[in-house]
Amino acid sequence: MLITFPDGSQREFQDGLTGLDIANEISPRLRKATLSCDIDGAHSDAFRPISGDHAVKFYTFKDENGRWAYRHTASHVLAQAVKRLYPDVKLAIGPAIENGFYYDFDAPETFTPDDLAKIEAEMAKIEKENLSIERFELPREEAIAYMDKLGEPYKVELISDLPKDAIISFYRQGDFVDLCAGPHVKSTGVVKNIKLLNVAGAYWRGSEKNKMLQRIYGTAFEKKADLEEYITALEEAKKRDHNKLGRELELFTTVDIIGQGLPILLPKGARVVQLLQRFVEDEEQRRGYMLTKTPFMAKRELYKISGHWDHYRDGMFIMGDPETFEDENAEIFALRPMTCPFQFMAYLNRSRSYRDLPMRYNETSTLFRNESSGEMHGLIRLRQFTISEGHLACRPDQVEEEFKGCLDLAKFMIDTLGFTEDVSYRFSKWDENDTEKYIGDKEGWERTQDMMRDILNDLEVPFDEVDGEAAFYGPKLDIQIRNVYGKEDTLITIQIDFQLAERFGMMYTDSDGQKKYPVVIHRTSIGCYERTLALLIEKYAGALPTWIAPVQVKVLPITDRAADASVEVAKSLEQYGIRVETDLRNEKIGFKIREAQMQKTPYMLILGDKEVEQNVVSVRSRKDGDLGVMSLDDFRAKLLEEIATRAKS
RNA sequence: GCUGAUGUAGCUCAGUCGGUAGAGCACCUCAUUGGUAAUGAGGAGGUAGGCAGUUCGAAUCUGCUCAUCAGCUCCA
Repeated sequence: MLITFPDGSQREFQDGLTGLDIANEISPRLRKATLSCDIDGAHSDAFRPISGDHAVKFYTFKDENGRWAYRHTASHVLAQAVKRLYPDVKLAIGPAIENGFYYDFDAPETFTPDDLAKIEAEMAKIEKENLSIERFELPREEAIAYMDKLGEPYKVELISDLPKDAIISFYRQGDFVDLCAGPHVKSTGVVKNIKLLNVAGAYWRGSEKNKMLQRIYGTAFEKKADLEEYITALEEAKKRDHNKLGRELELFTTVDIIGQGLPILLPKGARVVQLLQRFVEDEEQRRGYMLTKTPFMAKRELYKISGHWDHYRDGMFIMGDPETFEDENAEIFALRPMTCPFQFMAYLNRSRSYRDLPMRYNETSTLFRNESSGEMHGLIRLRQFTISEGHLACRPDQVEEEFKGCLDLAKFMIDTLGFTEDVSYRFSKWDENDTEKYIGDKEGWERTQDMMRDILNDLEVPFDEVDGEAAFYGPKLDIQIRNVYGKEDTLITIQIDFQLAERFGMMYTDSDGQKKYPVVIHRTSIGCYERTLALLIEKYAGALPTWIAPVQVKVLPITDRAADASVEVAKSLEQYGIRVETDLRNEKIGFKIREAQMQKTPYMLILGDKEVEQNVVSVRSRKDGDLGVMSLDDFRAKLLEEIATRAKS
């Protein structure tokens, strides 16, 4: 058979050799490293015989596919160990995921950390047994009967739901067989350095209507050092966790009696948010936005027009007696979950001409959303939060240009905050199989989604398309950001809305004298301030860039003799808008430096007799330590330069 | 909302078998006026998240509830 390799080279091999055999003929080292392979572009087992001419590509642990096969096999080893120790447990699914794998089990008892240790020990045994992994296929009916005999109802359900012509494959390793599409590595001995991490609940097939199963998460690496490095990195991430650091640095706190998802921004945290808001509002003003201040609540009737009453009611805080919510005559108020309908009222203030468009409204807008109790998290998911909201009304011919402007603003913010490396773009579409969740018809949705896709392609945005993530009124471009744990959240969103203008009767008179509905773009520029603060804390491990640091300079006199001079230095810097604190306490200089350092204060000015006499300041940076003495003017110039350029460290 | 874990001083955490609460840091007082990450001594501080229950007796056992964390579901 003729095998073609990725570099285009071709070589003749004896028919029936496995991928591993071929790798071996190239080099024994390649065979050793090979975990799986591609055959004509399909990810496959490297241990299966090949016949006929094919294009083959080998995957090692360096490749995503190789890691996937390795960790997927680890998940089978996990399932095998669990079945050996707890035969009554039913198996659900167990894929590889980014950085690891999991397996879902329906177990009568909950797994404890002790159980995890036992399971890990059993997995180590299975690894030592080095069981060969074999693949086999069964026709549908036999496959169902087989899994039924093994007492695996979840597997039976999975097979039953497969398309009629699907190939139903199984993988066997010793006494264990699992329904699985593969691919896997050749034997259980290949998979080393496995660590089980935690156990959590997960719904069968991801639906809250189904039974909750127990999911065991784990990870596995080819090299022990890499596993250790990964675990160390997890521990390091914990130290940067905004929920811990943000509290330690007194940026925010929470109080039981106020409630979930309602943090207190302490003076330092509030200062950072204030700085961000000023920065955003100024930048938006520069870009032609008009600031509004609209109410935090409105009558039910407003939300009926917008569709929130019908499509978002569970997410709203509605005031008064729920018994009266359907009473037409009752006056019902609800806190706003979004700003759109309020800013639309600004547009409706008078009649608009095509010459007025585009109109760009922005607002630093506090929103209220009644999130389910289990959703709240630190500063990331809240019940009350403030976003850099904005709505643009534009003519159809302006949509692309305005969308581009929104994206440019978003990118400017991301770059300025230093998040450029951490973002990805998600084109969030509706779910055409679940139209109940949305307003509007299929034709309108597809037209708008096509428009948005064209714009994204035009702007060369590298996006992923995802179904079912749209807003109820239109598709979105979500700018996703990864936190220290690699978890993604939406930071910024830009949405094209082809429906709400019509619902609210927003019009403009076009050049031909016709009344027309503008296209509305909903967008944020840095999204939610609380969330942004959280991400900043994690990104910079609490050492916020000087331009947004709550305290930029701490003046530290060595003795009381330098106290007056220190106060003078602080006053002088304050006159330039620099945020300064003075530490006049009767403490040793080492102690004051330690505290300022732990507070991540960018600069410390140390004043003793020497400095006072020579009229200089001794500068210490949190990053580089002692910078020596300089004149106050020189220090100030250097600092102001750093602030003006919004330097990222 | 669901599954699981956790909740002891402002913070980080001890606390045996159910027998009546402890340390370090922080805070306050006094002494010390010092040179780039912790000066020393003393003092004060707790209705054990909250509410019930079991018990002669509950931080410890049980139930409910509130909050926090991990994950699921949902979302900015």
